[in-house]
Amino acid sequence: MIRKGPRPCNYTFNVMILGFCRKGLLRVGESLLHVMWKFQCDPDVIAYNIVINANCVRGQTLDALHWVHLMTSRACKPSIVTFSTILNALCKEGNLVEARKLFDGIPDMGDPPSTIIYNTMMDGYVKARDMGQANMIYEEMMNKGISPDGITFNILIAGYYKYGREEDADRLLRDLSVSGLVPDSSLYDILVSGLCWAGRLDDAMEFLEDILEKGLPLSAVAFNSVIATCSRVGLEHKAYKAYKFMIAFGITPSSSTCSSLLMGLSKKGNLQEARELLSFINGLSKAGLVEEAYDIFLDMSRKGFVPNNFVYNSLIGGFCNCGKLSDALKLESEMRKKGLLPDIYTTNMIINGFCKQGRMKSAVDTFMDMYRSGLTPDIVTYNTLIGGYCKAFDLAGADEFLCKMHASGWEPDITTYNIRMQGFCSVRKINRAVMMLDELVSGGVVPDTVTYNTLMNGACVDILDRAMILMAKLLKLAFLPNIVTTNVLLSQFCKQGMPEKALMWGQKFSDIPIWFDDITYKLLERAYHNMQEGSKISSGTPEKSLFLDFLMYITYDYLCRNKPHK
DNA sequence: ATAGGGTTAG
Repeated sequence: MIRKGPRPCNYTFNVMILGFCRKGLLRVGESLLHVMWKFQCDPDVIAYNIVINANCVRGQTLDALHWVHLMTSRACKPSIVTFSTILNALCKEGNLVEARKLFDGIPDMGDPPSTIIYNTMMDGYVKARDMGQANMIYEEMMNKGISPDGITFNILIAGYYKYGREEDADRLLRDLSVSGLVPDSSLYDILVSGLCWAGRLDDAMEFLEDILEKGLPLSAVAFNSVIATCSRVGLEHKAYKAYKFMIAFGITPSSSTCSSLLMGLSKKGNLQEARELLSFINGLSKAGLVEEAYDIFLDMSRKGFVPNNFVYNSLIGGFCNCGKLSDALKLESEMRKKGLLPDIYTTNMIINGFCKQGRMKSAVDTFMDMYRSGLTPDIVTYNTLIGGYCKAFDLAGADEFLCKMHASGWEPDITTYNIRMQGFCSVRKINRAVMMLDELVSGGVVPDTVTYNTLMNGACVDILDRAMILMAKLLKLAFLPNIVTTNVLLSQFCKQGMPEKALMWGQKFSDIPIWFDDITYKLLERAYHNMQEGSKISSGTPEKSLFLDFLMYITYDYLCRNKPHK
């Protein structure tokens, strides 16, 4: 094999390395690279990319970086794929410092960065809410003569819209025309998508009509964004209207148009319709579809639409969420029959379905089955199971999976900590939850808005002096209020017998443009109801009431001045 | 490798 030359040798090794990495045996894959070195069969860039990708998937980005140094020292030049894999992983975990270091080092280690590399770096900054740096990357691109593509604009303009900086989005557009670049048709798609991203659905639809009236170019992308957004927020009727609009203007729907419409139906709980539509699309005729769905089906099946994992997983998730596990499982086997492989998303959703019902035995059985079907549990799998045990008040079971997670090489992430803190709060072990906050902070994990809300909710039910100490710590470490914060406090006012205060604050919040959600309205309705009943049972002391007022006040003040978190 | 599907707070 070695005598025959490097090519077949490399190929054979690469297949083996990939196989081991896919089975979660990353260390074995890595040791194969050492074997290749030993036999002077120099690994090619693909071999390195496989291990680097496997390390990134496991969240071991520093190891991935180490491999880049190893390959460089062995005269193997990293490729664009190498860099974009790690860059993307670093950005995803929010490590912009390391990402930037890598980005800056690319010209010395390999080919000069391409548009994709620039886009990835820029996207990292946008996700980290650093539009200043994102814009600098864009300018660097322009200076170096690297031409931006549709995605470049998508990332930047969508980012500006998302963070409410429309004038910057406009500035970017002006820059574009001054620079002599001809905006291509995708630009208008991006603008519509950007408005959708910013949650300005009505503006997006108005803009869409405007563009069509002016006869400017539009593709399915703009419509797909509108349809996807409508579906996501439960306006499946509007989604359908946009779809009709699209047909009327002679724009061909794509498979993602159909996926989005299906997702809308699934989310809305119209699982039966969505499922039947799916069957229709596959040529199995069934009666009882809504008229709109049938129209979509006709158009879509003419285009040869075949449902993919996304569509199936949307449906399976929908069934799991409403506790219809048997339907979810039926769909899973249907997937297999169609030649689609249930993936880690499918399985995690099913495990979560079991966990939500407290069926931990079935959840663990599904977990065990994963290995047989070649799936490696990931951090979401472990978090789901840990959460399941916490909900069942089985802290020993939670610890067991925490150990398993650790043994498989996963470090707890912020979600793991949030789940465990919620677990402790739910059994009134607030002190343990606070200890966990200290632990995560000293471990370099950054608390998020869920952390804040979880612990604040815990503090509200604790005795006052301990609650105050906890809040002081929390305000210092993670003051990140959002609409859930408001809801937590409104619900505490109700629970502690002060519905009038809930209503008073509800009134105050409606003065400012803060988005209330379904739960806010339900809570306010409950407060109103409680007040009408005039039940005088108040469990809260005047001091506690003041404490809640204080928390509500700082939340109000913060939300007045800042965009709420997620 | 640039979306869309999965875990956490009310």
